[in-house]
Amino acid sequence: MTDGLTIAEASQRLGMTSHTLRYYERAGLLPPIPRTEGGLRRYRPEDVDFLRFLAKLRLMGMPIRQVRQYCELFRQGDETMGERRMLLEQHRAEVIQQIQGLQQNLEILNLKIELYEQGWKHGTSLSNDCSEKLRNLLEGKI
Amino acid sequence: MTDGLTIAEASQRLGMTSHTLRYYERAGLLPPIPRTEGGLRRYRPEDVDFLRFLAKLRLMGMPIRQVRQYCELFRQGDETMGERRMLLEQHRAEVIQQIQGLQQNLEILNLKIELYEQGWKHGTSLSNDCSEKLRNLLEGKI
DNA sequence: GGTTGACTTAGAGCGCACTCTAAGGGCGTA
DNA sequence: TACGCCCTTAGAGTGCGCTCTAAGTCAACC
Repeated sequence: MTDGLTIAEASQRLGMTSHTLRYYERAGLLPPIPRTEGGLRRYRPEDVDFLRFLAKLRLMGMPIRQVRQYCELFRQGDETMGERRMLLEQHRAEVIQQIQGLQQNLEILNLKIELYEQGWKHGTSLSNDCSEKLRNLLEGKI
Repeated sequence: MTDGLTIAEASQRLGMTSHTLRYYERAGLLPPIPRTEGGLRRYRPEDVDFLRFLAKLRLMGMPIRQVRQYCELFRQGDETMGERRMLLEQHRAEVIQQIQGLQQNLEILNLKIELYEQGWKHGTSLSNDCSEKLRNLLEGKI
């Protein structure tokens, strides 16, 4: 049978366990995967494509329930393309925010490390340039 | 008693619940917070500073167990400054990687959204510029 | 002194995303 | 035919990081 990959082959290509592949299907994150007469899954190229994109969504922090929503829209056909686009645009905005947050906090981490490089101690050389910047950033919000 | 903030005041300033503040202390993410005679926590400015930095570490995805390790080193005094610095540098490298990963996946998301804007359907216009780029990126790794 | 409300503790519960187990089926090779 | 391996399912278990509950204490105001 050359009409698709076994679950073991697919999981290897995708870098997930077969446990996870079954879990995703059961949880509705995938369209149902076709089976052999014996009931074994056979992953077609388009299933693998879908899973590859799904994996990226997960890596970008999209929660399972939103991936499921995306999959349900996908299965409803072409009329839902606008909705799917909106869902992705919304998530894109979140990813951009996440990156910005990380970059701001990275700046704080850089300053803290610089202070450690200067052999700085809490309460010492209060008028230090770094420690003042750090204090301002930390007090900035939350 | 003006020698520190109550847990309610501290939690408000820090944007965490008092449940979380107690949990962090119990889990060893904080040096022990001084108490009144009656046993109530009073957060000093340096405790709040520590918590502010801790919050940033958490936002940067540092797991609880590493924050605990940082806190333990902090409590051991100045001889551990080198180790603390190493711990932070290690985490900085992870954050930089995380940002890079997000930026790469964001590129994929951008292409996918662009395809939706073009009213693209799976299997249509295969020689489309975007869909080819997307395919290459998705097949790139994992 | 009584009431109110915030505080204390230990420990249970929750949501997420897997991850694994148990029990059984099917198939290919010796 | 027997062995071994990969597959199937439902469902239990895990690890993380909170989040909440129960039962009781403390402090301030009326």
